[in-house]
Amino acid sequence: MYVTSTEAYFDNPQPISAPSRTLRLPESRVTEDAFVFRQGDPVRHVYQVLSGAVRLTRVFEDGGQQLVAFGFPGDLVGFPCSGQHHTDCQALTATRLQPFRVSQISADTGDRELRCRYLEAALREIAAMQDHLLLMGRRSAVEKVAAFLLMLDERTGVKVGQLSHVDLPMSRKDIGDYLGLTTETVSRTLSQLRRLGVIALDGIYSVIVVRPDELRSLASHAEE
Amino acid sequence: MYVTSTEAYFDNPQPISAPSRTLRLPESRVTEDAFVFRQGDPVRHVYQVLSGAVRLTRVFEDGGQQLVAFGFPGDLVGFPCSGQHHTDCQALTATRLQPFRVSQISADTGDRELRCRYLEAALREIAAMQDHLLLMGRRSAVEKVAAFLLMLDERTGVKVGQLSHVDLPMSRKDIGDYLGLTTETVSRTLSQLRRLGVIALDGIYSVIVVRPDELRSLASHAEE
DNA sequence: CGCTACCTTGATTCCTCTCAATAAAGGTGG
DNA sequence: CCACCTTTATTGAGAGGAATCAAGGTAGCG
Repeated sequence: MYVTSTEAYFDNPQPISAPSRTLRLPESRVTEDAFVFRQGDPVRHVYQVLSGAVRLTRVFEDGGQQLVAFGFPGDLVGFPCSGQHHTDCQALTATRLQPFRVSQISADTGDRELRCRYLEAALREIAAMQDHLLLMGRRSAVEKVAAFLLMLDERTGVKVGQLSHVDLPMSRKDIGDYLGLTTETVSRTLSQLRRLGVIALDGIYSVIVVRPDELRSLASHAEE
Repeated sequence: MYVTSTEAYFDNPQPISAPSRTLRLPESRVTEDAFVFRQGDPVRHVYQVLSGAVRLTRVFEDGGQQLVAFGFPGDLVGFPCSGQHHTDCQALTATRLQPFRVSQISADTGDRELRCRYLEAALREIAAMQDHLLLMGRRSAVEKVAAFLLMLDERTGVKVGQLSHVDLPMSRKDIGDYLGLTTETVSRTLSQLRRLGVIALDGIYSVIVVRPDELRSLASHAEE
């Protein structure tokens, strides 16, 4: 089952125009925990996430890792630098990806519109990483987790009646690595938010946002 | 006095080829503390830093700010997203900048080579921001500051005999905002490194790296 | 020369990490 | 389908590190 071309044309934020004459590669399907690419691999393709989710991590010598970004449907992942991938990309769940050849994008012979969208996607990525930096700056655990939940809600939240359901396809450790916190602190903070009645947990991997305004104010670093 | 074309053609990391037929805009000169652009401004130009240094900050409601990046000679700053600047850009010292019209870069009619270099610069920026994220992740103040000094040394350090001199064109607060620390902690950490004999301070705004290996090991989050 | 802005240093508090134990979830094989 | 095992999440107690609050010190500037 293939996706429509609109879906697979990386600029998820705004609605986009018709597809082009570009040769479409067959979509990739990866299972949970499978690597899409590894840090240091030569970049042959970039991928647009069609469904599922991936995590992009930078690993360093001492065994630690920084989770640089999550890739959700619509996101383009695998931006090259000097021809190499500089992160690992691992599937959080079963994930479908639309590959694009970088040779086709970069080359002047390539599709002009594709190239343009690629640039826009890269610029969006820069802005997104700046947002991520804001999260990591001098902010408390509550602010970080609250802001993280809000981001997830915006990206993948599903309204059920008044309430918004947010799926957490990643582990507590992943969340911690993304926010610069430990697993324990993430867990504690979620419990705290639950006790405050701001969210409810429906199983381990599903959050219900009970009071979005409250959550927003907790994320905002200002008052309480 | 105009710079050579090699200097003004944003890809500072690797040596680059000949200039193109692109119309060169006159360079901009800004004085200390002057804004090059502000968050929310429509993007007409991107700028390559020729000399001096700038700071890119994202400000938020509550008055706080996150220093997203520093711009040193060779760096391209002002990447647009949805046609807007999403940071402030302020000169740390008197700074010269080479402006490029985005209309000329983005448009298909624009210079092909320029467009290509622009994309590469954006991809490098993504990688650089990932490095910045690593700094902000769960690391101690010493690790952050040591890594910061090493980065500055690589970018702008000047060898004087065996030793490397590093200029700090920014305030302690700027360093703190960049690393997710307070001014006090930055100051204390620099003093600590000085006491350890790893660095020496030559005035407030100049650091001498006395033991680079030691500094590297302090930055590395691993042993001792 | 005094003012202002910035940096340094000190004392204390608070938050997050660390270490450790328990609990829940997921997976496997009988 | 259940018992067992492994992995992951939660919760607690305690220690450590950075933030905060507060006071001097230094440098630059009018």
